[in-house]
Amino acid sequence: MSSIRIATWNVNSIKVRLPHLLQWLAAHDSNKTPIDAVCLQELKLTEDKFPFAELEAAGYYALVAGQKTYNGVAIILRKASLAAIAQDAQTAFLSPVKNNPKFADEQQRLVTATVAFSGRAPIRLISAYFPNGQAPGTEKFAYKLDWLASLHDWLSEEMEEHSRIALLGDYNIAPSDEDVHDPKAWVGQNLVSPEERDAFAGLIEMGFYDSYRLFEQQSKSFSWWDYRMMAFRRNAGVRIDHILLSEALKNECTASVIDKTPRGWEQPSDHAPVITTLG
DNA sequence: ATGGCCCTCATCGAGGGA
Repeated sequence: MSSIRIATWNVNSIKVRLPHLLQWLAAHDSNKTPIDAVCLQELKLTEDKFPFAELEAAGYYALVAGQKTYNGVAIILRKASLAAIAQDAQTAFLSPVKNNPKFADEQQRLVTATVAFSGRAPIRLISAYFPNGQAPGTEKFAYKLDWLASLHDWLSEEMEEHSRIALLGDYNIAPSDEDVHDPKAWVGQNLVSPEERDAFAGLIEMGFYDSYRLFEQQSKSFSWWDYRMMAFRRNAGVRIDHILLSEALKNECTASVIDKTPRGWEQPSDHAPVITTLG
């Protein structure tokens, strides 16, 4: 059984970043480290404007929950990695779900499907764009906490149905101080507040594992850097993009890395992709 | 130094991001 790589990347506009996505996928392909699935966030367009044709031509299927201007998420699958039963864009994405059925929401922040990769038991993949929250005490922060609580409820049902489940996305939560470049300056702020970290801990308590922390990692490892203040050059970032795995998938996990390469390209997303390997 | 940058739009200033 060959290994597979599942990834998450907040592209900050798929329209602007499609060339980077294609370049990144092609680079991993030619490096013999193909990306078998990548969950995207912040598409910033409706489904009818999504570049399905360009991705299909490059060898990938897409499942999209789109929205104008804001949010929008997708799951991208490498056709060559799929089992024989997954012959087309329909059968590639089994039991698809858009958004959280338990949370009425205009904002498109979740898309889910079960995927049959070649020679491997099916995997339930969730692409998630957690609310930013703006700042503790604001209405948007209250929405974030409500959204998180409902996600927890829905996920506990999903976990009862699916033992092989992965939650990939931009969580907008830095789970601990080692995920923040300057923890003292960030105390109590958005992304690191106790309420947000409690919600993240709630996901861990329900049986998810932070795949990145299953392995020895360099200190000061981040996935987002502000466009301003030369933050990337100074490595003044935070780790807010995560791939959480259920126990069954954790037991297959052999690596997890943050790929900083595309963050250094011309006109980059402010997020770097995270890649987790299942052996 | 509480700003800076980037993306979007019944755009050219404002909201949102984190």
